[in-house]
Amino acid sequence: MALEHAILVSLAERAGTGYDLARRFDNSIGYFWTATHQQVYKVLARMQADGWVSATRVEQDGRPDKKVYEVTAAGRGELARWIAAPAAPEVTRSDLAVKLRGAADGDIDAVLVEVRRHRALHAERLDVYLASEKHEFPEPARLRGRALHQWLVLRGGIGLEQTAITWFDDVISALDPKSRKGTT
Amino acid sequence: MALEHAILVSLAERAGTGYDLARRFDNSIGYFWTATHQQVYKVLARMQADGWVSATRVEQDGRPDKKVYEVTAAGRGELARWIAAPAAPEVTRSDLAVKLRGAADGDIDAVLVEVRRHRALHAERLDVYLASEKHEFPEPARLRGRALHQWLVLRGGIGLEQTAITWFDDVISALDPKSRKGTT
DNA sequence: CCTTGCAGTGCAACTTGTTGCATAGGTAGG
DNA sequence: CCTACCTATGCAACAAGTTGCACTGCAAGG
Repeated sequence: MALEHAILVSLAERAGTGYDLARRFDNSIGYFWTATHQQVYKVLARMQADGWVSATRVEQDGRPDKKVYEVTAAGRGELARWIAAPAAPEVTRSDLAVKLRGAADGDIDAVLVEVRRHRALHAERLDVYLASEKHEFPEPARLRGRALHQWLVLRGGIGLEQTAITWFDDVISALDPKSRKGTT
Repeated sequence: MALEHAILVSLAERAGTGYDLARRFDNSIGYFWTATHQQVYKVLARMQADGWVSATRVEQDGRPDKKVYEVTAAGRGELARWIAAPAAPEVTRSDLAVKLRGAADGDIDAVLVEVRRHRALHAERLDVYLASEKHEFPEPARLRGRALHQWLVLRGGIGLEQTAITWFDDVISALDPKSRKGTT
């Protein structure tokens, strides 16, 4: 499992509250790992019990109290252990692929609508990634350390989105009779 | 959820037992959806209760009895409904990306070992896909119907593996001092 | 003034998926 | 002969993730 470790990585980059973490899982680190706030709070409690993180209660005026978490020495040890431990490659689960294959003797138009919708969603996400790259890493050649690692991960996400979009376009031009007319 | 629907797709292509399905999830359909046999049996039981599939008990000599499942009309209806229903894009969860980002101020060599290992695994899988393409779809231009859909899905898998391998190589050449010497 | 949204933490119930175990006869190899 | 693997089905316990709900108080917009 890795939500624990994703949290360790995020907290190691910067200490924060459960709320902060939940928001980070909607952005940066959320590009390649997702979690809801409920999940984050649950896991944080377990991690604190295991001694991987420690919490400091901070009072605020006009806002509810918050608990700022930071990684302990034990947490850093666990993170290093986990990084070095061999992990099984992640399993691919694409419902769109299942749909595509299942539509072979069904409603092809319906599946094309879905494919187009996903194409748009992925194009949007690609734009976000590219904008983020331009903004945060304007000079990739000079990157070192943490920024280099973050940029490499972002590059991976960009590659994945581009591949997905290319595939969607292939599927559309192979299945849409309108597209086929042009090519045949 | 989609294991149910992946099973419907697989059974619609050909009727089979829980055991058969479990093996298919190690191959063909397993390239983009995975399931263990326990999971398959559990879900099949529920699907039968819901009337999506029907089972016929078949006695065999020298082998245990088996239950051959096939998709009912209700199952086909459900499949069509699900294919047309909009679904959220799948969430990307890459522990390797988490590890890479987490290794920024840790043991970079350890993470490189992991990256190389995954590169080898993905290269292996790509070979399997390419061999499967050569064997099952020697003339892609002529494909139609079910075979065309299967080929499109396989092309998607090939694209993903190639992208992954390219990314691994980028990461290695960015982080491995040996590779860097050559480029700098 | 009233509603909506943000900041902040959390519980409870449920669904999915994983891991380990059980059973049972046949077949192939050392 | 014994071990190991294949066919075939399934239960039980657990881990992980999702969905829905609850409570507080401030700020901003209509």
